[in-house]
Amino acid sequence: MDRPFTHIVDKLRSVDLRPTRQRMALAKLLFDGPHRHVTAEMLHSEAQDANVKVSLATVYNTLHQFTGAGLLKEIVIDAGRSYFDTNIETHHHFYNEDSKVLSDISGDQISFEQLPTPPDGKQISSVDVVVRVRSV
Amino acid sequence: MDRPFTHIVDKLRSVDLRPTRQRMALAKLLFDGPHRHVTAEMLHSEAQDANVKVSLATVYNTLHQFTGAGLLKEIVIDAGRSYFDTNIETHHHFYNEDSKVLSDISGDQISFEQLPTPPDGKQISSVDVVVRVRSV
DNA sequence: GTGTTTGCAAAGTGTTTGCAATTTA
DNA sequence: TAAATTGCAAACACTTTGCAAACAC
Repeated sequence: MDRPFTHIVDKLRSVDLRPTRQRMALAKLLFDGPHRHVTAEMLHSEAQDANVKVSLATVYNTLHQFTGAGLLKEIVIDAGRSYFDTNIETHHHFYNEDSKVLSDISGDQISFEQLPTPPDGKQISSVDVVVRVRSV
Repeated sequence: MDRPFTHIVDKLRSVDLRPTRQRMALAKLLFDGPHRHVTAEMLHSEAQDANVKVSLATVYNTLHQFTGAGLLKEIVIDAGRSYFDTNIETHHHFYNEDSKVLSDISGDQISFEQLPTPPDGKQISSVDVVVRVRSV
């Protein structure tokens, strides 16, 4: 057998979150494997499927804690539903308006010829690009 | 005295919406004057202030009808709240994360050096850019 | 008159909160 | 055992819906 999930424990400790059973399980679902886009509902039902007992409220709390800690990035695509992205590198998104599926556009696939100067006393915190696509 | 609001009547008729009292009043609030960003609640309380009797449900219906007709563009900035923009030209947005205020970036202030090819069988329906800013 | 639109109130969706019980360090 | 975390259920904010009454043409 493997040792326990040392890398996940470390990840949580590095952002000062206690490695509780729930956070460990959610972190494993989120970070063990390829990057993904999840909603709270999606992650909650995945946890259920994996026989992890965790409440929806805790999933919400955890997603926000992870986001605050910089482990996730929240992306706004759809009014009325929050997505969280495990890919925190600079990148953008395709949003399929027909299927509601979100996919990544790597950061270097979009480049700006120019960007506007932010209003006085402000700095740019992020530049979010959503390319909405639909069937031809 | 002016003639009645012929231009608004025409605008509504041109998109096959009957110029009812409520739609006329909301259209006047939205389109008589500079471009603006509104939520349903904002528009509803403006209507109240202007002594226009209109229900919130009708404001929602109307905003969606106007959007469907191409008179408004819905912009997604904030999960859990829908904004509608009277400016339907290609343009982008600054979103002030501190004050929650939205402002326009004209279309030509952002240009893409390249844009990704959409997945097979798909076409780009829009490219939405949100530049989030916060105090330095 | 006939089909459209409106307003209300109720229901729906996704999210947050208060707080007692549990768990972690 | 002290502080952090969890789960539940209730509350919340925003939006949509069903349907009878009112309105536009």
